[in-house]
Parts: sequence; structure tokens; C-alpha cells
Amino acid sequence: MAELRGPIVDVGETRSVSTQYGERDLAEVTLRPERGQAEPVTLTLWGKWSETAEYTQTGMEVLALGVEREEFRGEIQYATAGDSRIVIEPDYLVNVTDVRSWVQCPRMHYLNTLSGVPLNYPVVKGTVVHEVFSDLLRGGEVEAAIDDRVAEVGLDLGLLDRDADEVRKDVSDHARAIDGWLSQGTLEGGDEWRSEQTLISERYGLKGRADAVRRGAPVELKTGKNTNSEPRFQDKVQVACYALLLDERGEPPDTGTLLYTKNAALDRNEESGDLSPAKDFSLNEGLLDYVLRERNHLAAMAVAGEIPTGYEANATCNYCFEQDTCMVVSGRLDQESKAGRIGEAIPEEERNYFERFYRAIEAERGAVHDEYAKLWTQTATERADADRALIDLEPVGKKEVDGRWELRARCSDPVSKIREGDVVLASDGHPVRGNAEMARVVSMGEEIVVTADEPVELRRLDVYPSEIGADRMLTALHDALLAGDEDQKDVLIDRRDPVFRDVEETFIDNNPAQDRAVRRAVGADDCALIHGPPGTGKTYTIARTVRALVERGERVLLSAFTNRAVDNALDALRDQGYDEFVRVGTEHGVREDIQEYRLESRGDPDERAAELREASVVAATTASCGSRIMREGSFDVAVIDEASQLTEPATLAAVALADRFVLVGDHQQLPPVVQSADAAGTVETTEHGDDSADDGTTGATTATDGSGVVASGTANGTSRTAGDVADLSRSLFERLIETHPEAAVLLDTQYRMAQRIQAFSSNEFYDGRLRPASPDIAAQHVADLPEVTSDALPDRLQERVSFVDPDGTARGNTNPAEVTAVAEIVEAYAAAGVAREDIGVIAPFRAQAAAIRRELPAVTVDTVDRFQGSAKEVIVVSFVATGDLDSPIFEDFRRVNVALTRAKKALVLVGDRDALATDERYARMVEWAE
DNA sequence: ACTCTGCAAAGAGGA
Repeated sequence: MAELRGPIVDVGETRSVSTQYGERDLAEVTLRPERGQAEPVTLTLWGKWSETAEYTQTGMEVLALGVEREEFRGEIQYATAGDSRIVIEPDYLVNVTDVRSWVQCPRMHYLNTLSGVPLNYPVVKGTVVHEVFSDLLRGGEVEAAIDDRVAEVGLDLGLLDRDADEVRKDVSDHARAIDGWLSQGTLEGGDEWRSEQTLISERYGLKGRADAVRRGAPVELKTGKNTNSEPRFQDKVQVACYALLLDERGEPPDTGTLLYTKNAALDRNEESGDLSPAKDFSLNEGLLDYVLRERNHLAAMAVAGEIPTGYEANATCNYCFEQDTCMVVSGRLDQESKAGRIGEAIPEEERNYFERFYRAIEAERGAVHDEYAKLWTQTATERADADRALIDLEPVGKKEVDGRWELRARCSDPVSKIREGDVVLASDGHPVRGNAEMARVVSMGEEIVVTADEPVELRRLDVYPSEIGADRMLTALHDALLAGDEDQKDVLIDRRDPVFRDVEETFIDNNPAQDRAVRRAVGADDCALIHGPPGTGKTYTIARTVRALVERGERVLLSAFTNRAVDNALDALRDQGYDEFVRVGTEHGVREDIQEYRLESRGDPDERAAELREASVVAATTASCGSRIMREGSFDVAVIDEASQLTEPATLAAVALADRFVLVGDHQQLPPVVQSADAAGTVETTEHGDDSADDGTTGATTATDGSGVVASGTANGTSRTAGDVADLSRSLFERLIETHPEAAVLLDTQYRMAQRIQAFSSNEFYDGRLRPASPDIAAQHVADLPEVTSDALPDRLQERVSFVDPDGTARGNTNPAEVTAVAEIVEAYAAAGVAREDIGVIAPFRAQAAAIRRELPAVTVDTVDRFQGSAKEVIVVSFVATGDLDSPIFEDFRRVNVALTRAKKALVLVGDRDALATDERYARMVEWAE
């Protein structure tokens, strides 16, 4: 038996042949193995595996397990045998629950990801019952668990107008079934349990979280009823997926259990059929192979960027709950659909908009999947070097706190992308092959502290990629275009110009530009844009705008990309004497002094729902705007900060909740972070090598109308043309300010920088329109700081702007000579009396920032990107590069605008003069600074 | 070649 892996170079037709076993289907695929001979080899797919050929395309990766190797006329050939398994695109990690819904109906699966599952009672109740189940497995007491878990979803229940007592009664029926079944197990001599196990399979390309594993066999809880003797098919499919995941660990279970908790609550007199809640069934090879083939089909279509029609499965549309939605969406988007279409299609320009962004979002999802694959394609050391993991941790303790586990470990060099509050994979050595659990980072100090549902020997932490960004962008695109207001769409699609009313009132006395901005926002019938360069009082203007809107009786949604910006805006609002707002967000996302305004989900349903419904200002990140809770709401105006850092679909998450919107940002500072930037933004013209399987297929299959057959074997692997895919790195703010400059107001008065410091930025980025707010601000100097004696500084540092070339050499992304020079400069300022907290150090690379940070305790040292939005009296910038500026980090000159505009009184640029001179923009900067 | 903030995920229903 052999194992074979590589990209497919040719897919043959499926045909039928007669064999000694009767008529059998077969299909031949040709692939180029990764190892061994370089020549392509033929793999014959027999029987059911031949179906694979129907949806598999050239360029896709195939993994053939347990295939037979034979020599035929001097040529080596492979063929599937009795226990062979074929995996298509094994590096594409598919969710177990997605396989479940795919098996029900591929079209339903598509609709779920497109529109998201809205807030509804069965789902909330299901979640509660699952949590109670989990509590009971951990030894909790039934009544306490029910009370606690029902209270936890108070907000959801309130929004659904449900009464807590009735829900408790409802849940306790289910809980009794679980409890009864569990005690049965105990009577039989005790079970070995593992609850909520996170499982990832690199071999089958699957991931999921099993409700429970009992004696090595998967147990899945369902809160629906099932009075048939057999479990529901899609439920078995889900359990079979968990079995595949366990199988990879070398312990294939032979039975699975489905626990239908509603059965126990049914009236035995009225219901007929099998009312026992627990149904065991055997996990035979046939089922596992079937599940894998469905997973393959899903992965192949996802990688090819194809949209399911429903014909891929034999589901019956008549019985489907989603039939109406399915027909409406198919009709509106003019998509082929098994259920058929009703209604009229949205106009062509809207469909184009939808399709362009759909593809861009899916490309972004693809980039997330590439990150998943790195969990096993990179070695521990490679991941640590790429800052994606902390390895070789030394576990120092674990204890149970409030039903969760607190895990501690020591780390000799805690430099990585992982930060406090992040969701990570905690493992005992390997995130996939070892024992791993999802965990939340609590602190990254002397000791690393994380919390998880299950205790894990904490030896390694890995960045855990999340598709939530792509998910939220997609539902926002759906909401804005398919459920959105026609009037708003006219402006978004650019069918008409935005309309403004004149507003006479004065809102801000001493700053005409800010006042104009508020009047523009208040008088906007559709949208307004506030362009705020560094230090121009954006946050103040936002707060004043929100107040002005509230005074007019409007309900306002206040949003931004980051939690920090949302909280800053609320802080400013509070400073202006207004605090009738509600903050929606996770506990760890919201700043400490804003926690008191945070909407708790726990509590009395009516009270919680009223808090949200009655607030005239609700504040949340755009990601939260796409949450189930927020999507229930509606607003008159959305005011969105950091809009130039948001992708267009991310902006839509907030925009779609309101009639009008105000975007605040600065497109001359950093654009949105897009992982798939190369694929979605600039069109690549470079030749692709053997590793271009993903790019080739996604790129080529751009047509979604059925005509999109992959152009196999094209010279460079992609047939994408410019403009075909929407650019996620261009914000809605930037697009609108270019098409509708009349909607924008530039805040031209800055309160931050000395004239000398602001000059370069003003000329390079703002047509020289930026001006200091007062002579004092223009003339400020480091000697103005209390305790500072200017004479104590070296001559050079007495200048407001200076340039230092320490003549160093870059080593990777660090420059040791610059580390030393920066430390000396900072110490010189400190020695002259500048408080350490008034000094900031900025570097382009995380590695350099970390190296400087080690030398300079109590000084803020960070990357440019993370410094955006804040300022210091004194700023030292380390450019790192020597030789040339070839790293992509130097490409976007807007990053320099951010770095140079953080300083109030003194700015020191540290870099290699010659390297910087290789780019004319950087050369101008050096000339200005010297 | 780089930068990196959001987010747990799975959770239901019926002929």
C-alpha cells in the first residue's frame, strides 16, 4: 500500500467497465508526485472514488492514502483499493458543521455563509443546552447549571421576547434527559469523558469541536427531536467527521452516539416511535468514505470559487425551510438554483459590485486557510521564527477558575504576534498532532497565562487564524445589497450624487473646519466624509457630531475598526458631558474605564433588551456590528471612525444598520490590512511555479454564471484581468472622497506638532493645507517641558527635527547599531529631564521594536502600524534598512506619514542615509530632516 | 520579503 500526493495535471473522463466483480466506474487522474520520480503518474479512481474526478480540477492538490502500486508495461501506476481514501486539497481545512450543512444541501450551506444565521430561539436554546451538558460532564449540578446558563443569554432571550422562567423549564426538560443518560453510564461502571474537544486533521483537511468524546467515541448532542429508530442522516455525517478526526490520531472509534434530548421531553402517549434519547450507530468505512467525499466536494468548490446550485446533492427543496430564501436570493442575484428563482434580479451594476467583492472576500478567506495549513506545514522552529508561535514553554501550573482552566507557563523569549486577549491554540507540544485546546491569552508578563475549557500541558501557543473577518464582510455585503435601502444603494453604487441640506447652527466656535464638518454631517441626507489628518481633533469632532445628531432626535450608531477608537470616541463624548450610550463588545475588548457602559448579555431578558433598544447611542466595532445581536438593530445615522482603515465590505457592516452614514478617516495614513493583498489588489504578473495550485484555480474560475470552466494549463496559471476582483485594501472612505469631494470636509488645523515637524507631512500629503492651531503649538520645543534643560541635550537633539545615521547593518529585520543609537538618543532626552513616558520609539518591523524594547524599559516602543492614532512629546524613528528599501514595508509611503506625525516637540530619524536616498520620497524626507 | 485588529465555535428545524 502506498501514499501519494501532488498537484493534478490531468483529469480523465469517468467511464464504466466490466470487471470480474461486475460493472464498475472508474476515472483516471494524472498527478505529479511531490517526492520520488519527477514524472507524472496515473492514479485510477475506482467505484465511488471516481465521482471525485467530476469536481476536481487541474492544479488541485490530491492526497491518495492506501492506494495500490503496480507496474504496467514498465510504467508505475496507482489505483484505489478496498480501504483507500482520497483527499482533495488536504490543506484546505473544512469545518465539520459545514460538511453537515453541505450534506443537507450545498445551496443551503452557501446561503448560511452568505446571510449568516440570524438570532432565533432554537439556536439560543440549543446553545444553552450544550453549555449545560458541558457543565454536567465537568461535574456540575443540574439546577445551578441551568440557572447560570439561561442567565448568560439574557440579552438574546430579551431580544427574542422570551420569558426566562419558561426557557428554564424548557431547558430543564432537555437537561433531565442528559442527566438520566449520564447516570446510566455511571451505573455501568463509569465512563471516560472528554468534553468539547478541539480537533484538527491535517490528513483529511477537517476541523471541529466535538461536543464530547466518551471512551474514545464521539458523542453529539442534538436538541431537536427524532423519533425514528435511526439518527438523522446529517447528524450521523457530523459524528462521522469527528470519527475521521479521531481516526487520524490512531484511535478509530467504531460507534458514534447521538443524544436527542428533546425525545425525553415528548409525551409518550401522543408520540409514537422511538423516544429513547440516545442512539448509537456503527461508524462503518462506507460512511466515513462518503463523508470524506462530501468534504472533498466542498473543498474543491471553495478552492475553485464556485457557487453551489443545489444540484450537487439530492436534497428535496419542497421540504426545505430555506426554500423561499433560496429562491429569492437566486432570483435577486440571478444565480442558478435547484429550488428555482422568484422575483426580479437586482440591477447589473449591483450584481457586478456583489460579485467583485464576493470574490475578494473569498480570496481573503483563502489567505486565512493558508494560515491554517501553516499549523502543520511549518515546523515548530519555522513558526516561532515567523512569530506565529511561542514554543518550548515550561508549564508551571494549572488551576480551575469558574469552570474554566487557567494555565500558566514560562517562556524565555516571548516575542510573537500573540498578544493579550487573543484567541490561540494552546497545546502540549503540537497544535494538530498533540493535545490542543482553544484558549484566550490573559497576560503575557513574566509568566504567560491563558484560560481554556480543558486543562492542557501548556508547552506551546499558536496563532489561531479566524474566518470571522471574511464571514462578517460577507454578511455585510449581503445585508447592504440584498436587504439594503434602495436610496442608500444609489449612493454606494454611485448611481446618484449624495444630497446635503444647509445647516445654520454653529457647533464649534473656535475651529471653522471642525464646525463645517459637523454641519456637513448633520445636514447629510446620505453620507458625509470627515477627512482628519494627524492631530486635527477628529475624535472631538466625532463626539460633537454624535451629540448634534442626538439633539436632533436621531438614533446613532458609533463605530470604528478597533476597540481602542470606539472607546476613545466614547471617552470624548463623556468629556463633553454626554454618557447616555451603550457599548457593545466582548469583555476583554472594552477598555477598563468604559466597562461600566458595556452591555452585559447576562441578566434579566427584558432589562438587557431594553438597555440596547432604548439607547440613543450604541457603540461597537464594525466586526461587532455584524454580530447577531447588532444585526437586529437599526439606526438613523452611523458615525464610523478609522474609516480609511476599513475594507469596503467591513464598512458596510455599520453602514447597513443605518439610513445615513458619516465616515471619518484619513486616506493618507495606513490603509486596511488585507492578508490576500497580492491576490486582490495589484494583479500579479509573475510566473507561478508548482505551488500555484490555489492561485491558479481561484484566479481562473472567476466566472460564477456557469460558464466558468477552469482554463487549465495557462502559461502563468491565472487568467485574472485587472479590475476583475475588487480591491479590499482601498477603503470606502477613499473611494468616496475621490468620487465625491463635495461630501468631504478637511480638518486643516492641527493641535499636535510643532510647525517644523508638521511641514513635511503637510507638503507631501495635504497640499500644504495643514496648519498649527496656534503660535504656541507651532513654536513648541522640548525645552518647554517641565524639568527639561535644553543645554543638557547634545546640539543635534536641540533641533525639533534631526537625522542620525549610525552607519549600521541590517540583520534580517533588525539593525543592532540602530538599536544602540536609538537607546542612546532616548537616554540623552531622559537625562535632560524628559519623562520616559513622554518618549516613543517607532520602527517598521516588529523584530526591531522588540530589540529596542529590551533596551528601554518604561518607554513605549512599537511598530508604525500600532502607533497610528497616538502621539508623544518626543519620537525616535528607526528605519532599519541598509543597502536598499526593497522590503514591502517601505513601499507604502503613507506609513512614513504616520511615523513622522506622532511627535509633538521633537522628532529624531535614525537610518541609513544611502539606503533612504535610493527612493526619491525618502530622499526628500532626509533632506528635510537634516 | 511586511504591517495586523477583529473575532471562540457550534449552536435548530421536518417530511
